Amino acid sequence: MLSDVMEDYLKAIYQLQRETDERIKTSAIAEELDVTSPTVTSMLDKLEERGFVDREKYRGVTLTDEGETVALEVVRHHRLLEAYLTEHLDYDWAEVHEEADRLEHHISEDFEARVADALGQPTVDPHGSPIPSADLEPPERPDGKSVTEFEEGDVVVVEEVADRDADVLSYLADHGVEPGVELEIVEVAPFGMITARSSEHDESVSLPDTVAHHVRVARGAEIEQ
Amino acid sequence: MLSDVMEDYLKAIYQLQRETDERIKTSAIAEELDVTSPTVTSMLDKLEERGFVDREKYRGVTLTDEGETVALEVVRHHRLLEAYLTEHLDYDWAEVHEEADRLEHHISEDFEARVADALGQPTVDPHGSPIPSADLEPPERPDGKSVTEFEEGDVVVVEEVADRDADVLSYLADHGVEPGVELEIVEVAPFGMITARSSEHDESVSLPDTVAHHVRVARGAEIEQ
DNA sequence: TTTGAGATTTAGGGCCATCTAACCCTAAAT
DNA sequence: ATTTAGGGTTAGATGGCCCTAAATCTCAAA
Repeated sequence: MLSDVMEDYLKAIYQLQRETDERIKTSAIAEELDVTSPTVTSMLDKLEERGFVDREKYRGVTLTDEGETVALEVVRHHRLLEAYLTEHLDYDWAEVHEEADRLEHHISEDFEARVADALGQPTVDPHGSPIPSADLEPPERPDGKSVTEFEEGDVVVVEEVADRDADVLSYLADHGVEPGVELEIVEVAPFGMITARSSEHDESVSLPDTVAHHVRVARGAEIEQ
Repeated sequence: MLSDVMEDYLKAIYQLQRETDERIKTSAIAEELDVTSPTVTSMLDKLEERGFVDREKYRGVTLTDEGETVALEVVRHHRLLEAYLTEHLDYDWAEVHEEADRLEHHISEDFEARVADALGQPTVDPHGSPIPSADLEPPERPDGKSVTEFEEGDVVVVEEVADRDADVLSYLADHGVEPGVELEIVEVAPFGMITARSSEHDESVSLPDTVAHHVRVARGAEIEQ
């Protein structure tokens, strides 16, 4: 009824929408999915015709409610799988993303339900990202902010580390940047790189802005303004 | 590198080859995969070109060694998944086939290995079918025979119930026809239907020949000739 | 030995998701 | 108000997998 690829586009648009508040541009989707922009344009035609996106030519798209529901379903599958793989199949935090990406389109509702049961209906995946509920109601925005919005001296608690790519996640995991960990921001370099110290590991990590952008944190307890 | 669909064709050819000893005909593959024969012909062209099948035009195909290796990999995935789903996700014997069919093409080698570990390197799936080993060496033919080759009065032990379709499997499970169960053949009707009594359930089952053909059994202990 | 029923292949077309090349629109800078 | 750089869309092609219709082959029966 709805191809894997279409699901991928809807999921990509959903995730880009979580970050910007603006209409999502063709080029952003193209980059996210690693295809060319004409390919995106023609897919947007189809998605619009099917009622999954609202479109203004030359000005990008937003998801309709139906589009968002589909995206939430895919995201739910993805995050449940990530949680299941780490909890029951001994996968490492950093490795689960690709496996989940391949499986998310191919599991039944029954499988989804059984996995959720086995995990006790979790609400957060191993990267700290919220798992959409089974009714697929749009969750509200998490109130964490990107670590890039803080300054030298701030103490923050990691809430979520977006699951983009295994190498980056491995690096972060190796240096103790995981959901729940407290970080003190040591330096913000002029070109955007952030250096932080983890309270647990007595070591500091440097995060180029592209990486830092995907680390969401809440203000920590120690330095309350 | 090799599409899901190609894998499906190789798996289908493999499974048909287990049953016949002869070259596999276009029409048999078409029926197995529910596509038309011209579709099969053109896929066979591609598979031949890629070296996965030996072909004689108008006379069917056989798998090459490489083709068989691919098929064994897919079958291994399928049967490991079936075993995992029944053991760890509470699936019923009869339900696992379709789920495994969708997932078998989308799991990594890593996933395969972890599932095999979690199950303790099983050699048989829940339907009694052998799971190809990780090295993908062709297993020898099982020596069980189809229940259709026995006669009234024979006592047999079920070894394998092919996992074709959920409804049939449910019926069999409901009537106690499962791997390991002993059956006494009560009647062989002239049109091929077999009626048997399970020692455990004190009940008899009737199996039309199309169903019976997929129940493999070994001669039982009680009436030794 | 011929023939014809039934199976197989060839021919030609469609849909999907992708690409490159060429054209067009938008918005910011002058 | 004009220009222009950059991104978006259109046009046209490709490869994968499927189809129907037509041509061709095989094999067993007459």
